[in-house]
Amino acid sequence: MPQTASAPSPKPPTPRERARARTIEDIVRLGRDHLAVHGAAALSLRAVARDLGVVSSAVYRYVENREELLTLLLIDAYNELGDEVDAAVSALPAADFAGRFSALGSAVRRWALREPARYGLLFGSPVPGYRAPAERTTGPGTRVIYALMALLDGAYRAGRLVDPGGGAAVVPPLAADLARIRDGMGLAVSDRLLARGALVWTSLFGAVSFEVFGQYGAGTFAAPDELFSHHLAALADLAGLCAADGAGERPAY
Amino acid sequence: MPQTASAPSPKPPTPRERARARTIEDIVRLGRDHLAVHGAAALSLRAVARDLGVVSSAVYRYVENREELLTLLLIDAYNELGDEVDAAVSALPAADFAGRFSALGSAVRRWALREPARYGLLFGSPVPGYRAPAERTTGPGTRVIYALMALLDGAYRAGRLVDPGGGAAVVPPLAADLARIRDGMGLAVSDRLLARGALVWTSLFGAVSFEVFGQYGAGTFAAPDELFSHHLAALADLAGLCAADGAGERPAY
DNA sequence: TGTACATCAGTGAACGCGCGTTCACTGATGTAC
DNA sequence: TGTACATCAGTGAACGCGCGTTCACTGATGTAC
Repeated sequence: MPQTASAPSPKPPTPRERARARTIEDIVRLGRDHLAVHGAAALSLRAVARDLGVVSSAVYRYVENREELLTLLLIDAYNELGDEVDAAVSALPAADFAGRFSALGSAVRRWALREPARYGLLFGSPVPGYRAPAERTTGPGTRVIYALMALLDGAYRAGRLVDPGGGAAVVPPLAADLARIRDGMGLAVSDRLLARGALVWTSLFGAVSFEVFGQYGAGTFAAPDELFSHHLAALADLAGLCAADGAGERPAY
Repeated sequence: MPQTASAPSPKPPTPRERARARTIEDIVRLGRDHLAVHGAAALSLRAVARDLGVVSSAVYRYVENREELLTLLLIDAYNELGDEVDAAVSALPAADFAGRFSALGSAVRRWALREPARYGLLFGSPVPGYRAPAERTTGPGTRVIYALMALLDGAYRAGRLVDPGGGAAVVPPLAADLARIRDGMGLAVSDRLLARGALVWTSLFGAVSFEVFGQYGAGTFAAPDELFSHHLAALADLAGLCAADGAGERPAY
């Protein structure tokens, strides 16, 4: 979890500071476990305190309240997902756009299947009564879509993202939204391809959510890996990514 | 909510039976409201009893326990969604496949935006500690996918669903799953088109979930209707539906 | 190096709250003869 | 039509539980002179 510190203290941390940091890490880790078993809505400071071997009021030394712990867990999960996606993508040559796309999708799915409760916290129904503080969570929360867009934009600039045709024209109000996004992210892709990218993004998470949340009936798909692989290939097509061109095999998850 | 009763009692219901049925309806309705405000994890029999104006133990006359109420709410929500989708689809001529597809997607989205908490119960993170009884929920729970598949299969039989090419071949383990599904649902569509249909299904719910659960950053899309409309057109393409052919305009949501 | 003080981690009791579920009960509504 | 009985709806008290959060406190760890 490389957390780019804002570095306000040039001095090395004192033993006390290090102990404190470790305890906060422990709290987040225990909260993670608790989340996995009982779900976000049932996340309880008292339970975390119990697991930490400490009286319930003690955790208030480290965490302002329950909301704060939820926020920490949210950021932690977003960053772990972001790190794994980044690692998977950059393990392939920059020019292998199709391979990188597949790696991105597979990394999301792999993390989601390994961490279903944390995935649910990020992409499932909102936790009742909790609103994530945008100023702290949007950064980590946008890492995957940034990675995807960077990938597609790179392919576009390399002439390897072609409008597949079909679909509908982009109407003006939508074009305005897309222009704002393109400027904000410094992209070059066309409106139509940008819209396709957004659809591919939501579709990827739709496929993952159905699998993780058990929306496919039990036993409907005995070969979920192959299903997802097939979906990824179709989504690459939908995005406009040109098919494999010798730059590397797509790793089937 | 036309609930095809299993009709074991030929006699008309006694006043007592009618009062009882009305009370159960009230309980489900109040549970629905409670769900909307506090989320599924916080659904409470005591709260429902309070709203019903009755002492907490009284609801146990009507509902075995909390799980049972959740199941009732699940079935109720699935059926309302299914009814609205069926109504929207059958409002258009059977031969207007593209129009019906668009109507189906728009109906799902409309219901989800109107009933975010119930949508979350059906398609969000699973409620911790609760497992839906398959024998009671799979029927209502599969109405949308059945409607979608019936639509696509109808288009296929009419020669109006064409494989768009691209993507990948269907590998044997996946083909086995698809064959089972095709037989189970009495379909005719090819493997590739069936797989596309499944992707379109998950993608539709992915797009709706992102919007309902607020995954798009606040203010990212000022024109969500147009975005969804655009996505629907792209998904129709992905499914292999031939473009509009005079059979009717697509109703933009 | 030693002492006085400040900081901090953790304790334990308490506040008020809501929950699911059980149980013996009171009355009212229906049914059988 | 009238009476005796069974069924059912709803009551009220209780069980044991967990929760978030506050507060005055004890000791240990650090810091300043």
